[in-house]
Amino acid sequence: MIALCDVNNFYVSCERVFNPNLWHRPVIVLSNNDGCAVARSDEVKNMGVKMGAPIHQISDLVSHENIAVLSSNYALYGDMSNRAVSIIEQYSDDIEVYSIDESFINYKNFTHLNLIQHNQKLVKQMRQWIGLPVCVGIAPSKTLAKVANHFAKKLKVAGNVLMLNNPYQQTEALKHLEVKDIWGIGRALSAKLNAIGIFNAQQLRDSDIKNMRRRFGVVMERTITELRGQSCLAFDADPEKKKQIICTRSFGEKTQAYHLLSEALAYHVTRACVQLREQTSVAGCITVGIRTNPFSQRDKQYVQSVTIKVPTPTDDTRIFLQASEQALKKIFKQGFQYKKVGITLNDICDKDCVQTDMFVNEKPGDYKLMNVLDSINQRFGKGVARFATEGFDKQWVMNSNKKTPAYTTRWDSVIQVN
DNA sequence: TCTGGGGTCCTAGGACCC
DNA sequence: TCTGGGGTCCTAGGACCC
Repeated sequence: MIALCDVNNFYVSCERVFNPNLWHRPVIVLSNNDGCAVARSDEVKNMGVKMGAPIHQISDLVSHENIAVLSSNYALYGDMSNRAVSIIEQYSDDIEVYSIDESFINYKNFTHLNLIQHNQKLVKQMRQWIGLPVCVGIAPSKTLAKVANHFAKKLKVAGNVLMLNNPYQQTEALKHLEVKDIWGIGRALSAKLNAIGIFNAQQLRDSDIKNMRRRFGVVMERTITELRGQSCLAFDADPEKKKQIICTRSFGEKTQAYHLLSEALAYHVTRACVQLREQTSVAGCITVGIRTNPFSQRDKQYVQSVTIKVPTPTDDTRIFLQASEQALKKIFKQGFQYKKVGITLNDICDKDCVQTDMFVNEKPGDYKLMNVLDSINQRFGKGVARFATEGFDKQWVMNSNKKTPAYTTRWDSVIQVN
């Protein structure tokens, strides 16, 4: 059996741990730049606020219902996530951390255990130790575990644990699950499925699998197989290194100034290269993209990106800074109100299997210097030693006006009890 | 006025090889 | 009239996830 352990309304729940005033109040956590609602408490969901709703479109509701609105605080969520994982690890040594708030737990050889009780204990411990409410769904495949988790939450089952281990229960659950709520079936596919008369998960499970594969491809075939209780998605306890690294941010305010784009760009390149070195990889090319605000009716629109290959794959920030500056010069045009700049590192491979250039006698980068830079910043704090091209006043920085303190990761933000 | 930021996988089609 | 059969690699775009 496979379990899926998922924190309810994760960002909101993290905020509630540290602020009892939010316990009985509807809460929204915003996306970066304070734009959209990306986490909602149950109360807010019940008011009909959709995932990703632009906050300015619901400002009346916010004040009328006294909804608490917070900026996202990733330092806090990341740390709480690590704590949650370390608790889950006590319950099986085979877990796959699937996202910031979800982990799959492999109970392959746990036949001697009562899995429901085992996971109820997990739920309790999670609440007691770190204050997070979680639900667990258990089933023979990942996709069914997702279904079980869905109903554990929706039906508010006792102990927050639901197991779907016999065909009758599975059929009952699938019958009541819309096709769009199946893991792996998004907007486009559910529209197509509806068009051919498939509306719920039971209908999908019982459809002609060969025919479905022909029409929709192998992903659909796998989903159906999983719905039938045959596990065919790999359990990945040790995730691969990233194949691309993306760093992008919207600006707090739009700008026409080249030097602000350039500074923000340098900042993103620096962050990406740190990530690259953390996983001991090198990258072969960088894509730089800029854009105006696509939602603006009045501004002239401009979107452009360009990719630059470096001579030899590297993890040296300086090489990518040069390349990105070169790229920005190519695509920058005067007279537009820019809203966003970002980069992607691609052609990533392991550092010790770099294919060097036969004709360019050039070292792929000064690893020592970068290592020193990283260790200084690790010891004394992010950005203590940095490239001057990042600028000094960060005028482009995103809005984050309602952020709570980093309660668990900064000494001066630890809550005091007087 | 105000609308996020990451990621992965699959497929079709083009270009090429023998 | 009639023009093979087998491959690989790459890329862009689409679909999905959180």
